[in-house]
Amino acid sequence: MVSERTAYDEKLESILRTSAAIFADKGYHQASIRDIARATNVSLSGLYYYFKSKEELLFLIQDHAFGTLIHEAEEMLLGVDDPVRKIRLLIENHLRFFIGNMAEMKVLSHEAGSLTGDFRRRVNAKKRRLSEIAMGILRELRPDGGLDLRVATFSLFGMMNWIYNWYRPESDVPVERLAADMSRLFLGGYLQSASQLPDAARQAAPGEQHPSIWRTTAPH
Amino acid sequence: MVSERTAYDEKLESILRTSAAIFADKGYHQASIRDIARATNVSLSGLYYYFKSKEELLFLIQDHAFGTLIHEAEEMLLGVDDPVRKIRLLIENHLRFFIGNMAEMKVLSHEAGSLTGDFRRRVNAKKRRLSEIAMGILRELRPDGGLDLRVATFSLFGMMNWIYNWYRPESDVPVERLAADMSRLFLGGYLQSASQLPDAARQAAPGEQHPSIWRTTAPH
Amino acid sequence: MVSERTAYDEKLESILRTSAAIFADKGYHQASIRDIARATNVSLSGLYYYFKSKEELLFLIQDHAFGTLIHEAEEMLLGVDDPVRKIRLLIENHLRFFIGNMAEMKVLSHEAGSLTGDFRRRVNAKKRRLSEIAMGILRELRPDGGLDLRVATFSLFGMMNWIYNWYRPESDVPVERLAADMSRLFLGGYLQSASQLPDAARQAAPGEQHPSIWRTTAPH
Amino acid sequence: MVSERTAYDEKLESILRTSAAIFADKGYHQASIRDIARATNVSLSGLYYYFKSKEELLFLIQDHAFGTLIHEAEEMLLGVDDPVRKIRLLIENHLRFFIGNMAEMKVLSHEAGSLTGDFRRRVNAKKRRLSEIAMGILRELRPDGGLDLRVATFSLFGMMNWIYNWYRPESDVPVERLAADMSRLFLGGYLQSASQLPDAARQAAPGEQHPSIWRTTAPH
DNA sequence: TATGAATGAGGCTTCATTCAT
DNA sequence: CATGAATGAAGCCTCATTCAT
Repeated sequence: MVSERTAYDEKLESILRTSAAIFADKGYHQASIRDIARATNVSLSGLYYYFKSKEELLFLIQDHAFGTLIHEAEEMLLGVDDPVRKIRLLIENHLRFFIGNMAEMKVLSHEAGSLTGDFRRRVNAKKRRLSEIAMGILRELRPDGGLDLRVATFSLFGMMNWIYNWYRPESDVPVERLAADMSRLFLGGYLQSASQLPDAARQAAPGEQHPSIWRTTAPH
Repeated sequence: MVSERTAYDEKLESILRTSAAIFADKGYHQASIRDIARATNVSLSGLYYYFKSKEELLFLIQDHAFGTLIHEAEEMLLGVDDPVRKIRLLIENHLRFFIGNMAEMKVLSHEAGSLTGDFRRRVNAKKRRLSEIAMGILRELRPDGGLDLRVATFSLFGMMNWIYNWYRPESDVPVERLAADMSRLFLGGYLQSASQLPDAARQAAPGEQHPSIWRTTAPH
Repeated sequence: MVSERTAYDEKLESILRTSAAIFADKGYHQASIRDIARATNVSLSGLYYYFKSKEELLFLIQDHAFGTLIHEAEEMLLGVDDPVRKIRLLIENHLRFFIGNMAEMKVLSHEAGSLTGDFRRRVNAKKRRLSEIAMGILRELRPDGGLDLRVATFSLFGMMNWIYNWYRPESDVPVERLAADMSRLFLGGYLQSASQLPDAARQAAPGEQHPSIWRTTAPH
Repeated sequence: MVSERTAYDEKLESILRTSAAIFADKGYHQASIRDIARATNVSLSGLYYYFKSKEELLFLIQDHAFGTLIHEAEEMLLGVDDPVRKIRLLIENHLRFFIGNMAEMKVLSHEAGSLTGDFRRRVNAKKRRLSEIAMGILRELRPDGGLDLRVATFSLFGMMNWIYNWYRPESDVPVERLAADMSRLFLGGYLQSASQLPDAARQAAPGEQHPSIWRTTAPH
């Protein structure tokens, strides 16, 4: 039996989509419910039929988007064994989703801290699930653990999540190429044993050369 | 003769530092000038002796921090020839600065879009300068251009700038290690020729498997 | 079919009326929106449902009042031919309106310069229309042009518009008499040929007697 | 013995002059003490050496200007007997002063209501003195009292004081002509016996033609 | 005399949200 | 389902004024 998509559902989703675009554009806190009313052609008070508060609206967007993202990831990984292929698929999935839903992606990446209380907890749970999937694959890839696992995982997510800051679909490479490049970038480094690196890259940069200057201004 | 650091300068910088911490904590738009007044022990109106508007305050923080970051980077690269060593130093500089100034870093990374007009232009100019430095080095590293240069550059910055989302100094690896790991990660992939990659990583992921589902709304 | 007067319209007009009284009393800039909220029994924010800014409120008052004034004037002059009678009617119309709407009148006369930008332009356009009506009549009255037309026109308006500075309905002459007196005053002078004036009035006052003392600062 | 003009006096007067220009331009309440500090090149706090409050500054300007105006008027009328000539001189004096000191004039005419308490009382006293001089002359001119004396007097002042709203020295007639025209205008009407007026000007305008429309909006 | 630094009071406006209809 | 009208809270900023130096 198939779940019905009622008129209510459709309107809610249309509101979520429009709101995501607005939140992406102006930022969650800058965007006013009035902005959303205007863009959706729903009256100010009419919106509250679909969500109980602005924060819930943000939650719905994030939860919905994250849910989709994870769902797709899990489905895609089903039955794949080769960890290299797995991480490759995860990256492609992530980027494809992000670029196909740039507004939602930006809201996801940028408005993480705008949720509080239970809303935040629930989104964080999903986030953790996703990073655990990734970490699991990375562990499979190098059981010996050449690099710190958290560093590797979040470097990967950093690379990917950051794209909302620079990627422009009209002028940058297409998603396939983006995914291929990032995969090569990440896997090349991650799979490599330390001995394969050129000398200068292996040797530690001299931290002692950095004196007190590292505080923005004089430290005391 | 050295330029004097007046009491005014010192107080302004102390205000900038405190404000950066608050903006980092609550976000620029959530933070109220009252919050800053409270934290700095200056009266609400007294603050306006040091900046003309909340936005100028944000600008001063970003401009100051970016200025320092770039200045250090340029000084550090002076006289270095080996491009591998150069990029290594750039990474270490960046991360060391970010971790030494986590509040400023977060404001830099997260509040890029909160500036408008001329303020935004001026900070963007600095940002561009930094990425051009990086791009220049990456070009030196691989004149043949294995990867798209923008993808490579911003992947690197994404890795680094994202850390404010996950890095905790108490429990994560120290900066030196962080810098070493990220350098390896990036250089390993970036310097590698395509032929060195394992099979599964080289082969394109099957984009055709991703149907229309990529819109946020669909999956039920 | 007549355009409906909705509850919204009525409330807006009541707000305009009350606000005009407050602006007349304390001056536009001295009056606070809080004053208006108090006097109208509408909450501070509730007022903004009826106008977008304090300046728009002032504009609405002026525009509404000026519109009425001009409308009445034009209607009243319809079908009147004798220019003497015309100017007589214009004066009576003006004074009657002003005294019947002392608050609006004062706001009109006194807060001309408090409007800026487009608001100002639009009110000025109406103002110009009114003075052109007057000028037209004055030209008819003396095609030979005994007096400078601008001087005559604005002297007349000066006489009339100034009344908010001194006229008190309880103790001064009633409007009819006021209009009659001002009409006589103005027409007597305006229609008279120079030769009818007493000698001393015709002869120029000796300007040479006024030396440099005319700067404010000088005198003893 | 002559009263010395100390450096203090000179600076005060320069401040008054500059302030008058600013008050004339932006209005008393819009102008900030900071504006005045900027324009006078005196520090904000430095100004308070010359006046105790912004209101006192306004008072000083008005009192000084009115004092000069009346002083000149009285001196000029000394020894003049013919009332026609007297009023002629008064008008010329008034207009010449106003046009020679447009800023002060505007402050005088426009900011009458911005003074409170004793400041206001003292300026009002001067104002009354001036209108009594004028009324006295008008009484001499027509002992029979053809027109209401207050109406005549304040019509005259209205004509004259209103000029700050329209007179532009570059394009309008010169002061001498202005004074001549206004004198003719006023005296022509004021001296004339009712019987000399054209029929239509004498006959009352039909007040009954003005129905309820005279309230800006429906009255209740 | 003169000023740099500071402040309390108050101004306009916007916001998320509610409620009667 | 939907909305017009309304509101309390809060936000940013400016102002006249002061005071130690």
